[in-house]
Amino acid sequence: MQVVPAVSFEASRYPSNARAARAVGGKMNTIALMGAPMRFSRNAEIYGEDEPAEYLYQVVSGAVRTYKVLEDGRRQICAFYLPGDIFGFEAGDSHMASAEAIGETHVLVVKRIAIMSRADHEKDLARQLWDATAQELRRFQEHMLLLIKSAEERVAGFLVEMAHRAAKTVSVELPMSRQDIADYLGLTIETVSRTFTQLEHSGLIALPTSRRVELRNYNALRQLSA
Amino acid sequence: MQVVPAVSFEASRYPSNARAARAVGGKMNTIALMGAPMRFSRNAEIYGEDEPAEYLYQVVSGAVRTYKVLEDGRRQICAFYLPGDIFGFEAGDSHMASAEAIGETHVLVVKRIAIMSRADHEKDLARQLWDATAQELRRFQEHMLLLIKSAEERVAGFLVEMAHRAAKTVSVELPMSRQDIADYLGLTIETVSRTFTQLEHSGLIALPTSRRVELRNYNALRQLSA
DNA sequence: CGCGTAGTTGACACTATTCAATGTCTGTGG
DNA sequence: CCACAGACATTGAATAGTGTCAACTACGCG
Repeated sequence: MQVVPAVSFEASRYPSNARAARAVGGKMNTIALMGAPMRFSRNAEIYGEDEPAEYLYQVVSGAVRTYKVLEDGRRQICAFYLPGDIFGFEAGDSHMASAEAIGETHVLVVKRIAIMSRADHEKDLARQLWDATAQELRRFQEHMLLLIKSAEERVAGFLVEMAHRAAKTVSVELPMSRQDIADYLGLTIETVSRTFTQLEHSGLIALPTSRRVELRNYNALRQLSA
Repeated sequence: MQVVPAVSFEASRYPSNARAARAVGGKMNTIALMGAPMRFSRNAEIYGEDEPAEYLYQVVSGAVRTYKVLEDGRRQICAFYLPGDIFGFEAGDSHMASAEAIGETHVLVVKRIAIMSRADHEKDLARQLWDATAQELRRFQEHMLLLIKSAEERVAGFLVEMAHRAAKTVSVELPMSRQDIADYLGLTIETVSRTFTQLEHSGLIALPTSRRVELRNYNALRQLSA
């Protein structure tokens, strides 16, 4: 990311940011309140791997993917971030992965150093940062568990995860492409596609469009993802 | 873990612990200095998944595995911890995985709550905890990248990782069984075994015993793990 | 010496990948 | 409104890589 937002973390005083914070899944939290709004268009890079982690982000709308590219060109998507999620917050001081907006995406941005120094004397904030890190670790671990399963289990697990995070159990709108899903699950795009249709034929899901998934049997999906 | 060590974190005053800390790879660090020594025998449980994370551990000698068991019985090893490594330090307040001693293992134990509260006013210590967490996140991410590769790449990557962590480039003594390696890499024991002999036949490694691996061509191994 | 555990090897089955073709959606310009 | 291009997604057939099951070997320990 090259452009630095003009609004500093003191922007918490402005009502516009408070509104934006409240817009994020209805959850109020300190990090959001301090953020400056920023916009990224489809496939725009938010930050690159190994860049110093200057900012911390919270998704307001849209979606973000973080990824690593291996020497042979394969891409592994490390995580998807949906509205309300905080990302770019590394325990170290440089980014472990690159981040891109999946579609048109609005985020709140805040200087990491400001948060960190404030956390030194604000116990709540420090707690929030640890929670975010714990969440990140749990997700990584869940993701690791996904990668050792069969294609069907991975896709089912992915759908359950997405439904859970969107707090839905009937239908989900996937913001990401099949290629993104494939790179997240460590499968090929063909296998992902085949597995979707397989799940559809067995009546567990319906696919009105390729991005919209109706969960016809949430419990069976959960069980399938083992 | 059922048994609580008699020695509390104030044990830092006792020279015996300071000696133990220094014994850990020659590195001095605050966490180690505060630890009470404790011993676990082969396959002994150190803590279980979802147990409250009361203690924090540092390996002095031996090795530890953390793992999760899926409903169908498959076991995924999340991490191996070698002498000097800190484990059991969860960002949340319960353990994300179970931990077992792989062989006869000596650790230093300290109450997590003591460390955490001390970290509130000791900046160095807080920094150390963040560093440990960052390390953990990096390892998880590396592990994730391993899991999307071919069997040969995974095993090569595993050997390079072990060599690196033991600070060796010629030969490594693996403390864990083939089954442990298989569960770490998301492969079967047979595939791991076959891959070892394959690497031996292609001259990249030698296997004087099944646990001792001589790296005959470290750079080729690195390259192979892509 | 014999037993049990850990590790290796072989034959075969099965799952996911590869390569190629076809189908679908969306936005643009006629 | 329709036709078209380009990106995205689905489907099929052949292949490669792991898993599975079973037999066999090597090692450590009573």
